[in-house]
Amino acid sequence: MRRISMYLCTMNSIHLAIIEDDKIVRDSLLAYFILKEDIASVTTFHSMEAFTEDMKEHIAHKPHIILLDIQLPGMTGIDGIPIIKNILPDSEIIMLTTFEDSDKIFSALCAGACSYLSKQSSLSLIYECVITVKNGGSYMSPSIARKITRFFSKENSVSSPLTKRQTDIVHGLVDGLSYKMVAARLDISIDTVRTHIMQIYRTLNINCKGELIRWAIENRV
Amino acid sequence: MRRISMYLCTMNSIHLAIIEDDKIVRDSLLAYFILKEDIASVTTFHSMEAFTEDMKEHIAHKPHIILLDIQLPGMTGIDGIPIIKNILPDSEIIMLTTFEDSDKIFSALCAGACSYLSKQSSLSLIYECVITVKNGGSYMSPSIARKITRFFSKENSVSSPLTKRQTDIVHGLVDGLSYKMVAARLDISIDTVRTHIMQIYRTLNINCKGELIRWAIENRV
DNA sequence: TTTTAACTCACATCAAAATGTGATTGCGGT
DNA sequence: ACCGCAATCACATTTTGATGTGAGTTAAAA
Repeated sequence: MRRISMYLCTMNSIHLAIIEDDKIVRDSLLAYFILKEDIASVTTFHSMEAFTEDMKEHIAHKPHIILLDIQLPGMTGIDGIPIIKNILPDSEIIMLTTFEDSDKIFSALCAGACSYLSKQSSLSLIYECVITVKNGGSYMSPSIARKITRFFSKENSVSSPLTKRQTDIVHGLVDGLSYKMVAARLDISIDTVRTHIMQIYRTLNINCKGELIRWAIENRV
Repeated sequence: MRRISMYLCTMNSIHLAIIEDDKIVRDSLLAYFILKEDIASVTTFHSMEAFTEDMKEHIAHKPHIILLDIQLPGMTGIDGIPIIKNILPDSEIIMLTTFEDSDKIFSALCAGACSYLSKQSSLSLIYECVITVKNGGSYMSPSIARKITRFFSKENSVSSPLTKRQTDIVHGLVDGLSYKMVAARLDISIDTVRTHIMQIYRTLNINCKGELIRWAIENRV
């Protein structure tokens, strides 16, 4: 662990922590950030373990923002997020990593990271991101942001294999209705509802209402 | 509708469309973008209707990127997204609006917008966004991006009101198991499963398995 | 120590869902 | 004209789910 502080804390002084195993990257980030006026201190760690140990000792010294790598010796950065959030609930976590798999991105965001930067990013862009986060915002590298918007987009959701009427019935079930209520809503016989549902089960290869509701929600039908 | 073209198309020449009802904003965007070298043409519209009408006539002239306002006379920008995507499946849509409600953001992204900019953004930032999108990326204003990451974060999901065992049972049901199968998985009596489920229903104020599964999925329990 | 909450199990009853078999109607395409 | 598919309805059976009532155990909290 290495801590360098500029003791001329201004209004917006930021205490920064960097958890990164690559010494070259770590040192270049340190050298860059320590010269910035609104960065009050920079503390670097080579692993999650080193970070948590230091936090136990110097709990008073709370970083505002943490730059976190994913690939680390020992615990991964993603597994480290809940631990950081636990000991520092008010700190913001910026992922800084070479990984751009959707899996890792969503895992990190779900765990509580607020930004996700490619390691390709320039130092000045990383700095911009830190400032953005300090101001309550969030920044994603363009390619990362694209994966996130694609997640929301319906384009990647395959077209439903169900017919119009089958979809009507599924909507009823998702709304918590019984067969009888679905029949009433669609103004058809309960036996018709049964027939449709049997056909739906065959089409989707499932065998109970629960799985159907799950399928419908997860596929946004 | 007003179309201005620079007929010195370079490799990365971008055809831009702007759908924006405020004439001042529209014209300032037009004036700004038309001077940019890599913007081959800029076409402006005051409404979705004007846009679709023009597309019917000049279907050959396909914009690559569309800057889209939400508040428009007639059809809203959000309702317009699927229409644009329908006639121009390969165009990218950048929302440019004053609205920062989570609802509108997620509606737009779900409908297929790839970026979402605050109207507060500077012209140069909007330009940066256009270039980013042209390069296959995506950009969000910091405050927008923050709302999106907050959506993923578990922090805003309230702590489960269910006990450990109740959660085990819910997981079983979400996995599509029957009471009997849940009992087998947890190695308890089916009557115990029943008792737990009744208690869960009381706690969550629901009254059937379907609603429980939906609750579990939507609350990521 | 008493009490509370979580977890466990049993018995009983009625409603709902799953599964099967069979049939009619109407529309769009060969 | 014929075929297939979507949609409709009926009847029957078995399994599963929903609801109630009652009660024992354990571990932690008051």
